[in-house]
Amino acid sequence: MKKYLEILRRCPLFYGIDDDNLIKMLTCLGARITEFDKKYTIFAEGSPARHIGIVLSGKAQIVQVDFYGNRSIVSDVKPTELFAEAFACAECTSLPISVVASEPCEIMLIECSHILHTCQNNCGFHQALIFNLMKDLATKNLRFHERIEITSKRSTREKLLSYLAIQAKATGSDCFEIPFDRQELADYLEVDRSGLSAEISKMRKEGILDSHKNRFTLL
Amino acid sequence: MKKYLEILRRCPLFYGIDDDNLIKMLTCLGARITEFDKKYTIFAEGSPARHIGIVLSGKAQIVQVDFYGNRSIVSDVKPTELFAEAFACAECTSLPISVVASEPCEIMLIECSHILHTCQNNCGFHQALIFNLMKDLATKNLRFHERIEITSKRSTREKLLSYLAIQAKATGSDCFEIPFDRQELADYLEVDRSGLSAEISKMRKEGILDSHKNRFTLL
DNA sequence: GGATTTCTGTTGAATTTTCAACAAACGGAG
DNA sequence: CTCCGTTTGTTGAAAATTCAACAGAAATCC
Repeated sequence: MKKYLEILRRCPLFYGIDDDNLIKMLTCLGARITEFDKKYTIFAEGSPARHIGIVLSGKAQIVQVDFYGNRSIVSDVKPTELFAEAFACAECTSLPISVVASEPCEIMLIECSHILHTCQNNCGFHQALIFNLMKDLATKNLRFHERIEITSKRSTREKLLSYLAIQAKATGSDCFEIPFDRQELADYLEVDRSGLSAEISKMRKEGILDSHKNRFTLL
Repeated sequence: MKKYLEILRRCPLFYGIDDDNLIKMLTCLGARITEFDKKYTIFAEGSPARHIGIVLSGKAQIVQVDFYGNRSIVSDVKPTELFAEAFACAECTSLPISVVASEPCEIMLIECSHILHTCQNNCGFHQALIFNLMKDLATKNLRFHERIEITSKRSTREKLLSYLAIQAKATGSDCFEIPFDRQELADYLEVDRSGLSAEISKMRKEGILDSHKNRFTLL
């Protein structure tokens, strides 16, 4: 576990907890670590929602696939970040989404009931963890509002501009990389990929932005 | 306050708290009640996000209005339900949404810091409230996933059908009322109102559904 | 290094949505 | 009951998105 301390320290679930306690706690919680290759499914839609995931390395995506096979990407998850915590905390019977490794990654899994319900050891960490979970869930709600702001736009161009503006603001620079390739960006913005490509070209010609691969510059 | 006990008991923030403690707690938290006429703004976008709201009677809507004045309805809030809790808990500096009374309503406002930070009286309720807030935020996250499932659909018809299917499931019946008029439903589904009306007529003719005003029946 | 697979950009046709304008239906106020 | 403002349904034209198909670029795998 020590190998991952650097990451876990920055995980929102463990804010304010010092290293010694963190290690003890992980044992008490029965945390375990699993590796996944690129494109592998970490959690499948419909499976039970008992575990909270933490990305230790690599990247993952929260994905919804509808009846006809249309994919929509709900969010991407980076190291230190949690996933599936909302479903576990709300005691969902089954997951309405899938979690997929978009890069090879190492994932820590913790059974949520171990966090929410005090253990026999009567260790005092649960209150802190619940507070941290609450903060994390509140922050995730903000992300959803951002996404709604983006996807509520009616045109491909407006969606893209909203998304890029938010990325620029988050980065603190007009030049930044996005965590999606073209198809993924289209599935996040809920638009057609070829239409998105066309729109990007058009905007480049109009001098609104520049892009090479995943790197965008707002002009 | 006693007048509202019936409602407050069923408020997710106060689950598991008995009436006597609830009354004491409300005083300690400095809860206050305000009335709003239909169409009045309860919280304005950009204003500080210090308070959690609870609907005691009437109805409210969470609304985003973009630069061009296009409205999008994020959710509706009914009696016993909370609003703006995510922004307050995440300690947002300013609200990215507005909350508007869609009917005349009575609203209880609680300063969130009073919940999150233990008071001088050292009353033991904060842990319970934080746990309840955590549950509530997790449940709200589920709602967002539902909304994404709806709005990620590309056509008006599919969006409407997804929405109606979810309502039918929630009601437990194929005949139910929705909390929106046509314009509001369009602003929730992120589609054009006239196109939505046309689609509903078409689906009625095709025998897929029936509708009078806000009451829909799936066939 | 070469072959193969994946990703990206381009295009035109088909489909849908949006927009604007109007008329009918509805509901509330006086 | 009538008037008036609001909501809903209808329509056709304009605009945008989606879809399918393809070619070039880039990345991956032996």
